[in-house]
Amino acid sequence: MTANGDLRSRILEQARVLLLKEGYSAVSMRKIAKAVGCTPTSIYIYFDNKDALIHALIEEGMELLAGALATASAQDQEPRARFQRTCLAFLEFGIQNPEYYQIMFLLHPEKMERYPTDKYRRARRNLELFADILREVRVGSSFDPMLSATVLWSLLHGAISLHLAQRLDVGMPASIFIAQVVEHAETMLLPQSS
Amino acid sequence: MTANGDLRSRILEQARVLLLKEGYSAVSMRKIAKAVGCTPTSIYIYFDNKDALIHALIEEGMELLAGALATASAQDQEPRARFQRTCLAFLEFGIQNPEYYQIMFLLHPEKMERYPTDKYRRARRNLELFADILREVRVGSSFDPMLSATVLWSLLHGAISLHLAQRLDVGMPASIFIAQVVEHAETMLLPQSS
DNA sequence: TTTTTAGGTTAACAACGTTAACTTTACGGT
DNA sequence: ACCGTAAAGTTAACGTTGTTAACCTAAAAA
Repeated sequence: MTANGDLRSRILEQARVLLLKEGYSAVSMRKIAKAVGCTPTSIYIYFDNKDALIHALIEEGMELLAGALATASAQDQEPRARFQRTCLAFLEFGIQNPEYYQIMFLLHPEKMERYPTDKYRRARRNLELFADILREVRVGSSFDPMLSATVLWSLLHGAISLHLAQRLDVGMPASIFIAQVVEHAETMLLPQSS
Repeated sequence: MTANGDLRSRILEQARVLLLKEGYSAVSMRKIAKAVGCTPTSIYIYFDNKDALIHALIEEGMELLAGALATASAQDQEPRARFQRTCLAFLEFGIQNPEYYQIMFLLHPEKMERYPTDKYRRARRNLELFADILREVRVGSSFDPMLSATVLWSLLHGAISLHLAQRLDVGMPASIFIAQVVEHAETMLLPQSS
């Protein structure tokens, strides 16, 4: 009855609020419905099931990440600095948006319906951004940029995962760790200099 | 009534069977009880809760992983070959034991009670193994072996995660990918040569 | 004015982790 | 031999969860 926007967007909004305030495990159809002021059944008018709703939130997160990476990679002209900044942007996105990162990359296909192929393209574009940056830095080299970008993605994703799962040594400050990750990424993928 | 072993070990056994045959989401107290032939309540005689039961399975997995890493790192005397083989062993453990890997490293502390500190030591010992291998290879270098080992762990863990979550390009064969991961790990951490 | 349809609700189903209360079995002390 | 106690297991229930069938209601179309 609260005519504030159509129900669909209000559902999405409260789902996001719930996710960010109380974490993914608190995002239940019933809690969303209660927050919105409708019944759980109503949600199924606008979303096929819970996975479809989460996929909508994942898209929000992908948008956020794409924005962060775009501004980071546009800031510098110098390729090496651009590489560093873009890696850092990815790491910081994960660390500062743990709930988004969780549903985007940490939820398993066993529990989660496969991310739809058409939306999969956006995730792939982030990978291509990294590949482009690598191409700039290693002109003329005979190497597979997409393959190297995937390895880089593995490193960044692994670092974020371990940090978010609190599996890292408690004695190791996060700032030092992520700095070290970027440094190793450089020696792994960039031509040696100075 | 089936006097085959005490109930506790039979519970653990069926939990493992269920995990490996149908995946983590199929591991429920009720299904375990049905497979064992007792009531769900009986499980609580031997395990505080579901998390405690899963932690027992995690220990099994840690044992398996430690064994795989130990035999891999013992096989070669040449440091560089040892490094390669140990990295590969970790990657292959994750790929060939996805269910164990999931409960060991992919389950989140939000849903999962924190892995007890005393058992945490075993996980740390694996990290120390990698640190030792790095020390052998970079004698005299002034670098932090544990920090570098953690970065290496991030790379390997990220690669396994993305593979298990089926987030990698379908056109990229797993064997090529993991070979590339090991190669990048080398250039990242080992002194340059031939 | 009647009929269709979109939007929403009520009530229920099956599955989940967990707990209180009860029973049954076996053993130790007197 | 008897009593008491404690261990091992069960029955029944509570409060969750995602999801669905059946119903209602109001507005638009015929």
